[in-house]
Amino acid sequence: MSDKNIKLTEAEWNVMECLWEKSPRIGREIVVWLEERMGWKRSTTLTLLRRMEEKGAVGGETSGELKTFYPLLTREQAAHQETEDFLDRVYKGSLGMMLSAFTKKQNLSKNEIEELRAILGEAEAQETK
Amino acid sequence: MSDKNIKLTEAEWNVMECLWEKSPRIGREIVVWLEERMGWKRSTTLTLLRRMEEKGAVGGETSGELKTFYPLLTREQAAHQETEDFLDRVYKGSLGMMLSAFTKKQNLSKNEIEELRAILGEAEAQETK
DNA sequence: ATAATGTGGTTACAGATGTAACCATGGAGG
DNA sequence: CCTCCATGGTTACATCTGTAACCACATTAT
Repeated sequence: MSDKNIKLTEAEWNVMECLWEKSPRIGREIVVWLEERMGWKRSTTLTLLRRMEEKGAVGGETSGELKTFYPLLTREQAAHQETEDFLDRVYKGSLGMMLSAFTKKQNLSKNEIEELRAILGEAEAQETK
Repeated sequence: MSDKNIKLTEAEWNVMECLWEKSPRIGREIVVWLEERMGWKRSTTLTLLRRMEEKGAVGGETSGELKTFYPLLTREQAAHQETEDFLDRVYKGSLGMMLSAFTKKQNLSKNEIEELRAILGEAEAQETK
């Protein structure tokens, strides 16, 4: 509910990714999921889950035998937090500086540029002020 | 010269920031600089410098008495690396997704949007293909 | 000559992170 | 009943990070 400044580590992002894809999920499901794409051992995943539960990033519900886990922050919340930190650290908080640097490195295709324009258009439409 | 995947930590970014602002710089200068804005103790800075030298992020030149330090990567290189990691982790590598999410959270001012448009314009002009 | 300084280096240590082995418990099969 | 397996939990440990005390050496002021 509240988006406390929960900071996810690299590894934790993967766990969240799994839970965002679908949740709640039972432990085993998560273990398998992460074993397949990350090659993690069972206990690795379980440990991560525990830590994240402590952190308040995921919640756990033990109904009967099994335990299900679910995310306590949305992808949007996590991304938002991460984006702020990133922009501050690398581009002094400036989105423009970021975009500028980015386009200078990888030149975007015409389509990509159009896509970005479209997004800006929407943003403009939604202007509050 | 080469942009090996050198990953800077939060703290290290500050050291680089100092060296990017001006370099080469003698140890003391860096110490003072970081003491002022970060409140770091002398040894903290010196340790960071040593680690970064090992990492290959900064170089050191001992001419006579004093030793000067200078960055071995440009701000652009570092930012580029960081940006890639960030986009991959948080937005599956999609700049569009990033921009979209961003604008949905903080609505940009008209000026900011214009600025971004301008940047896109430049990018377009510079199209290679 | 000797103590105080300034300069850079080395060691230390707590907390975070990635990764995993090992532990405990309740059922499923024999 | 007794063993084995699935399920989740706990402990462990090497690295990495942030932060700093402490060390050694040359130069300067007394």
